[in-house]
Amino acid sequence: MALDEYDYKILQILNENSRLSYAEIGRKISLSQSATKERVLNLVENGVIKQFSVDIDFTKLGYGLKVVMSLKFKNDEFKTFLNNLSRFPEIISCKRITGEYCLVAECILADSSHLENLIDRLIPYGIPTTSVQLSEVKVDHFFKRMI
Amino acid sequence: MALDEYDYKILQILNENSRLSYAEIGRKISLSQSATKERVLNLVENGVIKQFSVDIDFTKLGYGLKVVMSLKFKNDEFKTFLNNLSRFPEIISCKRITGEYCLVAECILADSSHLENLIDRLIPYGIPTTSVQLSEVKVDHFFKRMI
DNA sequence: TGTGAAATTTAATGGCG
DNA sequence: CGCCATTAAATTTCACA
Repeated sequence: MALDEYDYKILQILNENSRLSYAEIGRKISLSQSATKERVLNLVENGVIKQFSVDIDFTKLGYGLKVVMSLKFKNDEFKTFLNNLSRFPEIISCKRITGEYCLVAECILADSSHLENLIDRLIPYGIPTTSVQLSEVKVDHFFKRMI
Repeated sequence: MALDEYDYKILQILNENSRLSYAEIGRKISLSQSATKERVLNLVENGVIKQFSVDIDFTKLGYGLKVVMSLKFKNDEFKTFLNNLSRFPEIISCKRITGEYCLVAECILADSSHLENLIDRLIPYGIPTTSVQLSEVKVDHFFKRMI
C-alpha cells in the first residue's frame, strides 16, 4: 500500500485522538467525510492501523508501580512462558529481543508486595531482572517528521 | 475517583476498539447512550483515560526495524537528552528506570544503516545498548482480571 | 446517576465527475 | 479517488425521576 500525505496526516490525527469523527478529520485535512472514511478504512484493511486503542493511567486504578522486567530463560522455557502468559495479568506487553535478555515485559503492579508475588511466579520460568519505571515520555513527533 | 464495574467494562471495551460509539458501548454493558457517554467523559476528565490512540504497524510504513535501546548517561547528560528528544523522531517512547541503565527507548527504524545513524547521534549524550525487537505480544487480559 | 425524547450532527450508501 | 446527496444512526442537550 502506497501512502500519501493525506494518509500520514490521518495517522497523525488519529494518533492524537482516535475518537474523532470522519467529518472532523476531514475538516482538518480538507477532505470530504466519505473520502476520509474510505482512507481510514483502507488503512485498517491493509493493516497499517492495527487497533484503535486507549492510553490508561494505571495509577488512577490503584496500580502505582510500573516495572520493566527483563527475563532470561533456560533452554526453550520461554515458549512455555509465552503459552502461560494468561497467568500473568500484570504483564501488558511482552517483547522478544536480541541480546543478553530474551524478553522484556511491561508490568502493572499495585505495590512492592505485588511485585514480590509476581517475581515468585516468574522464577520457575527464568531469571527476572526488575527495573522500576520512574517516568515515561510518549513522543508523537514521529509522524510530523515522516511527512 | 471510585470506579465501578461499568467503568472497568468501558475501559476494556475502549481498549479493544476506542472508536466504538457510545450507543454501541452502551449496548454491550446494558446502559443508555447518555449514561455511557457521561461515564467515558468522566474517565477522561479524571485522567484515567489519558488518550484515545491508535496502534500502527510501522513495518507497513517502511520501517522494518524496531529496537529497544538502553541508555547510560554521564552526569546529568540525560536531562539534556530529554530536552533534545525532538531531534530523535525515531524514538516513540522513552522510559526512565532504575537499575543499570537510566533510560529505555523504543525506536522505529527503516534499516540497519538508519540504526547506525541513530547510534551516532546518541553517542554524544551517552552509551546506547541496542536490542533488536523480534516480536511483540500485546496482552489485553489486564482488565478482564481486574474486574 | 440514570432514562427518554427532540434537535443537530455523523455515518453509510450510491451515483457521478 | 473524490464529491455530493440521501437515508439511517448516533450525538447532544435537556427535562425529569
